Order: sequence, then structure tokens, then C-alpha cells
Amino acid sequence: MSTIDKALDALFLLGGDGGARRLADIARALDMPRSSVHRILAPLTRRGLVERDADGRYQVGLCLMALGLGAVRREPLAHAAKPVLETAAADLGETFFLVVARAGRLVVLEKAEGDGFLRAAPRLGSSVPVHATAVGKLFLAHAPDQVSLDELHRYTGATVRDRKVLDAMVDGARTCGFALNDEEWQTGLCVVAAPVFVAGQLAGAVALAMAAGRFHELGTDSAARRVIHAAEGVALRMEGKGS
Amino acid sequence: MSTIDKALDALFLLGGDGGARRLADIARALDMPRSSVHRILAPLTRRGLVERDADGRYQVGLCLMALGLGAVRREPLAHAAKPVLETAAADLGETFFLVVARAGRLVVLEKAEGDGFLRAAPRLGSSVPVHATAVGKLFLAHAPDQVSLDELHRYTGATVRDRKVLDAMVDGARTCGFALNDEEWQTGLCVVAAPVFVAGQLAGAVALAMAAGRFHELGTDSAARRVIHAAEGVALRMEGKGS
DNA sequence: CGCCTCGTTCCACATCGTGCAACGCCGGTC
DNA sequence: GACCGGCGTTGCACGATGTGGAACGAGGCG
Repeated sequence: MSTIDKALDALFLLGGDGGARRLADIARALDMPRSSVHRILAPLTRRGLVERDADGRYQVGLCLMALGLGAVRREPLAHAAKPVLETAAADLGETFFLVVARAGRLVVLEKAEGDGFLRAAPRLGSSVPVHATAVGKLFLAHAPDQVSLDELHRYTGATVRDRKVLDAMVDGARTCGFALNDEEWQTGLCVVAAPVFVAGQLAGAVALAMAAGRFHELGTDSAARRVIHAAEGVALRMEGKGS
Repeated sequence: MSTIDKALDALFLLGGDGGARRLADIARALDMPRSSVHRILAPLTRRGLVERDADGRYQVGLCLMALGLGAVRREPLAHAAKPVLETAAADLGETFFLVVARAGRLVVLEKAEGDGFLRAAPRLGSSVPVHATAVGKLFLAHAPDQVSLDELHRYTGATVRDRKVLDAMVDGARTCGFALNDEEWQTGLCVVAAPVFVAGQLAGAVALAMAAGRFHELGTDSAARRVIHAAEGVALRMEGKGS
């Protein structure tokens, strides 16, 4: 384990839940002497990846967000999707977002929130499960090697935990051209997702998330049509740019 | 210079402009042997801070954004400001954003974009200059030790480069309760900003950015009233939370 | 006042990063 | 096809660099 690994351990520890931590707490959590932690945090603090509050406690620095936003800026898909998601979200008043696969995980790359009081608000950069989401099923259907599917963790009562049932849903998503998630990940949250194909490859998925009641009121057909339209809009903009 | 410093050098190099780079390019840029760079990038890649594209080139990873977003989530000001900025932006159809000072720099913490075709779209986590922005003048007026003011770089023809003139504008902002930026940073961009005081201290500033034409059509008074109202709204929510 | 914990600094030790060299690979060029 | 240059990767001996125990000063608390 290299020194950099230790530094990243500290960074992820601070980046996780729990807020600001004191040096001794970090040392205990990482099972390292205080002096080592101190030496590790020094360069991180100097460069702004880690900041110290008024009490001297350590926390992740805002500089990380600038770096992370730079990562998103490099994604042509995010650029292409942004206006499409925004018009779609404004039309319907619900949240549209774009998900891509990176290192076997599904990551929220761009979003446009609806205006409802009760609305889905995914966090940019956060990852979502594979087997319990509409987007995950799309990737399993069209690019199973881009995602890693380990255990079928149970999130809600509706979470599919049988591999055969999941396969059937994946097959359905492949033929229908869109996928559903009916409260399988979070209770009360329904999502419809459609694939974005670029150069014949699955490049990502556009998803429409809404409260269960709103979804059933809107209807599957109407929701699917909107999502597919948005996904095609993103793909079109990509084609125009890419070549 | 520690190993972690070298890793951060590589990270910031990739995070800067230029997109994906190959290992040999990074080695040249950092003046290091390829093998050392390879050793440095290995843990970063394993942890997802750095990713490799199809050609094997290195680029910053999306994982950084998740960490950075975690940093923002910790900021109570961002939480308090988000709904206020959104209602303000929806009312006027222009972009409102929140800026705070961190490590001497002004950082965009939260934003709510307007719906106009021509609208300001600041990047979260990016930093803005001090002497050529409305927010910067507010900090110079109420908390000059939170920001570092070095050279008065010239951005546009309207950029204030005379220290005495700047001081006069800062004094004006202190007495008026808001500050202006009339195309001093970017041509065609006008900003009105109001201070957010928490516990008697300047905690940040709410800014309203719009195209120059729209600003003059709206009028300084009207714009200032809206920004001050939003800033007070943020402060109120902070008071309610903090104690 | 004594006791504890914290953050920081110091220093000898050995670990870990270093950089040269070499390997296999791929893309051009003659 | 053979040759060549540049690339990413790996191995290895050397020595710089990170290590962690101990020690110091500073607070907080009973």
C-alpha cells in the first residue's frame, strides 16, 4: 500500500459521511499514528483538497469540486444532454437526468430538476445501483460488460432479487426501448429510462424520475414517450458533434 | 516535496485544461521519468480519481465530483440558499448564485439558473476574481481579511484598475447594502450582489447575474431590491438553523 | 493543581519511491 | 517484411522519504 493510497484513504474518509473530523479521530479510523496522519494531511491541506474549520478540524475542501466539475466538463454527453434535459424537465415539471457507466458503476452525470414540491433530486456524481434501477436494466440489456452486477441487494419490498425475474425485465427493456423502476430502489420513487446510442453503442441513459402517484397519473406510455424523445434528442446532438 | 504533492501535481495537471493526456505527456509536463508517473497514477486510477479512456489516456475521474459534491453538502449556507435562489431565479427568470470566501478565493457554492436564452451560467466550485466582481467588492467592504487582493488584472475596458476608485466603490457598497459589477469582469455581464450576514459576520453573498441590456431595462433599484431580499432570505434560514 | 487528550515536532530506522534499463507492443517508414 | 522510434509497463538496487515512537506545549476538566 503506497503513501498515495493512505492519502486517498484519508480523503475518502473525510469525503464520506460524518462531517469535519479531528486529527485523532482520523488516526483512529485509519489505524495510523497521529504523526503519520498529520504528515499525510499537510500536503492535502496545502493544496486545498482538505480544509480546516475554525476549530482546526479537517474536512474536504471545495477545491475538489472544481476538479470534479472539470471532469464533467470533459464529458461531451453531459454537454449534449444539458439543454435537452432542461427543456424536458420544464415541459413536464419533473426531474430528468443522464446516467453513464464508469468503472462498472452507474454515475449521474447531468440533471435538470422539476419544479414540483415533491421532486427527485439526484446528486451529480453519485452512483446508483444496477439491479434496482431503470437505468441499470438498460445497461444490462444493451451493454452488460459496462456494469458490474454483484449481489442483488434488497432496497425495498419491490426490489427484484431473483436473477430470472431480473433477466426477464431486462429482456423486456431491450424489446420495448425503455425500462421501468417501480419503487424498486426507493419507496415512492418511480423512474422511466431510455437508452442513448452513439455510434451504435450504448453511451448512457436518460431517466425521468417522479413520485409514484404522479407516475401512475401520467401513465407509462406518456412517460416512456417523453423519455425516449429526450434520449433521442441527446443522441442526435451527439451525432452532430461527434462527426 | 512529498509523494502526495507529486500525486496532486498530476491530479491538477489532469484537472486543468487540455483534456485527456498520455503518460509520456504527463511525465514531460511534470519533469519526471515515465516509470515514476506510472507508479503515481496507479493508486489514483485504482481509486477512481483518475480514469483512462479507450485509448489508455489519463483524465480526471468522476469520483472527484462525488467528493466535491460532498464538500458542498457540508456547507450549511449552500443548503439554506438553494431554495431561496431557486424561487428568486424562477420569479425573475435570471440567474442567482451564492458565493463564499475560502482560502482567500471567492468560490461559487450554489446557483439557480434563469430560463432566458441568454443567461449567466456560473460553474459550481469555480472561483471568481475579487476586484472585478460585485461579490468581491462586498467582501472587501465587510470582510477584507477573508479575501486576498493582489494585482488588479484588467479583464475588460470597464475593469477598475485604480486602487482609489476601487476603494470608493467598496465604500459605496458598504453604505448602500449592495454592490454592482457593470461589465467589469466580462463584457456584457452585469451583476448585483448583496451580503449575507450570519451572527454579525459576512458569511457569503448572493448575486444576480444578467446580460447588460436586461440589467439596464430592469433598473438598478429593482435588481438590488431582489438581491437584497434573497440575501436576507438566506440569512434568515441560517439563523433558524444555526441556533 | 494534576491528569488527560490533543496537535505538533523531532529523530533514528527501514520502508517505499526512485530512475535507469530492459521488455513487449504498436504505428509508422523505407 | 524488416527496421525503427515511441509508447506503457515491469524489475531492480540504491537512497531518499515516509514511518511511528517519544517528547513537548497547549488546552479542557474534575
